[in-house]
Amino acid sequence: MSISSTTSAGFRWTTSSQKSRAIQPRPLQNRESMHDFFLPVIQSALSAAGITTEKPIQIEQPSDRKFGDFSTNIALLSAKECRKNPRELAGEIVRHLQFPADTVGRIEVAGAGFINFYLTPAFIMRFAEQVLREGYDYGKGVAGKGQKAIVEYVSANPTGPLTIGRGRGGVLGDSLANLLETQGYAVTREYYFNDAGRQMQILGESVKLRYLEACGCPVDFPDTCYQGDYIRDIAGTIHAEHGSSLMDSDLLPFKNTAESIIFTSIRKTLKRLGIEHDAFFNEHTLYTPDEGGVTENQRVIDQLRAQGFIAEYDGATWFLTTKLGQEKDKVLVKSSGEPSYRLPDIAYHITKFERGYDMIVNVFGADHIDEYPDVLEALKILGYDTARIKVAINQFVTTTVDGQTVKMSTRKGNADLLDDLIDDVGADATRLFFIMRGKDSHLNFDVDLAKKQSKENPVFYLQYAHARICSLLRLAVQEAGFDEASLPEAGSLEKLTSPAEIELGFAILDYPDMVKTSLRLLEPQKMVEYLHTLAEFFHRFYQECPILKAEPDISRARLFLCLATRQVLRNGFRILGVSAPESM
RNA sequence: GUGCCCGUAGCUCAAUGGAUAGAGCAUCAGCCUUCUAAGCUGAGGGUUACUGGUUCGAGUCCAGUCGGGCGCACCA
Repeated sequence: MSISSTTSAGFRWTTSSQKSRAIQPRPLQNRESMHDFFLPVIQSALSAAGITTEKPIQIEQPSDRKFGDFSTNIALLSAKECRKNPRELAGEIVRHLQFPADTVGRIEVAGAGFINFYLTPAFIMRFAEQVLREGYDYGKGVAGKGQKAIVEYVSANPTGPLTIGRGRGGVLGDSLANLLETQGYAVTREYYFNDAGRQMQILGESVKLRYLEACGCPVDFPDTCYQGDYIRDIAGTIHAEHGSSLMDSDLLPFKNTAESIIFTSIRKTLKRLGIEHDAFFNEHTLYTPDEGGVTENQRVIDQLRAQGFIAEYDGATWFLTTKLGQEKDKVLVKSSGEPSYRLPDIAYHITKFERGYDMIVNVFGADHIDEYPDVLEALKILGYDTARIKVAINQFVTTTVDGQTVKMSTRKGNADLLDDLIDDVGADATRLFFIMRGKDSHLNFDVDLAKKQSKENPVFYLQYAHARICSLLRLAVQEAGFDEASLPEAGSLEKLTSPAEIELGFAILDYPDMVKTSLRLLEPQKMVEYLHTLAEFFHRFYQECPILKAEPDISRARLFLCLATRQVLRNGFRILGVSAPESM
């Protein structure tokens, strides 16, 4: 369970530990989180006090630190059960609490019966030392160790360049994948697409019409076709290469060329945001018969039929969701003989199970909200453990340009392109804007605001903290011969006791729990907020405490606190996919 | 009509059922001969859309009402 002492962290830091006056490994506790630090102690206190309760022991951080660094409401929760006054009960529990030495300094009963814990400064500062030992391993956990996870995101069919709206899911998915990796999961980032459907036919048509136009033929370009300029560009490319020789060709070469060009551009755009998928799953493989001549789609039908959930009527094949309490059955195979999108979707998810994923995360937009329950129902009927599937739905993005709210449509070609946005505000601001709001909130992307390279842009606040530390350390190295790779003497950070220092130390202590919470809620946004708090405490510390100008011992300790802060910022930035500039 | 999401400060948004509802931006007042002022300190700004309910405790959970978004195809 320990992430602090004998894990891989120890190996990673062996080199620097050896050449410096290494602090002795001084594990805090074998713990996964502060919750796990408090839990056993409180449990023992309860049993020592003869209190039995069904209620869960909750460890929370009070909104105001004057109510303690951590607190528990167990006395409030269990008072009724125990038929005792909550405060009295709390007092009994407190009398039996036994924490390890020099961890919890003060315990008090407050309010209606809260038990508040105050950590000792030394305990808090030991986390900063831990950060320095562990580096990028600080905040990692083992919940996913030995497990495989797949995160499916973006999954746009190659019908056009990525729009701003698509970016939200892309960044959300990518950050979730990063979060999963911190907890030890082996993560596959997958992109699911279909280059065979109706939309792709329309794409081929659109390109061909523009091509004919380029050849000088008058064409009537219907508004069912893709209106965007990129269609003309692609047609122009084809015309430049083939002249008018394809005028009598069918749609295929147009479709194929368009697909290839568009897919390349999509991947290029994603890469600018640091998003690179490990796997591209073509839906069409589910339509391809295996050696026995059976497709994955067919297998789904057969298996659902065996369970009594398939019927044919009106010329189509139906998934009998009415048997599950829904209002209507759902078409799986159209009367044309083609599967509807639901069928391959079910088959696709079966492959995720068959490929052995323990954790399956799907990221998609609110327009798919009605689809996934059917998929889950089907999987359940077929005996798959749908608890492994986590669905992260992000609400839509509207953009505000010149104060006007714009609704976007790829078909109409009026959508703002993700590429243009990245050109304007850079990859960091783009990523941060997408995840600085909860995924359930409708995101109002104010393009004008995002374009401003000013302090209004939240990314600068975070990055500035990092750049400031780097600048400071450059000076420390140059002028005081400070060794960035060295580690502090054990306990040397305990000299730092001012409020600003303790607050900063506490924020550092909080990081591992924040990572876990963020993943549990599938909300990278929590990390943005956390990092903002961390940066805020750092800026305050920087303002109040002279670092290079303090007396040597203190100066050195503060430099290590800076180093620890920088490391935590870096770890957090890495999850969010935001860069850590050395200077600004 | 119906399913899901949302409604919190002027604006954009936070707040695992907890204690006095918080940030940023904007507004106002201070802080740079001193480690990066893209920073810090302070002030003002709220009937958490509305009405009931659940309980020690509700912005949070439940019911209803109002308002906005997205779905509700033999499109994906």
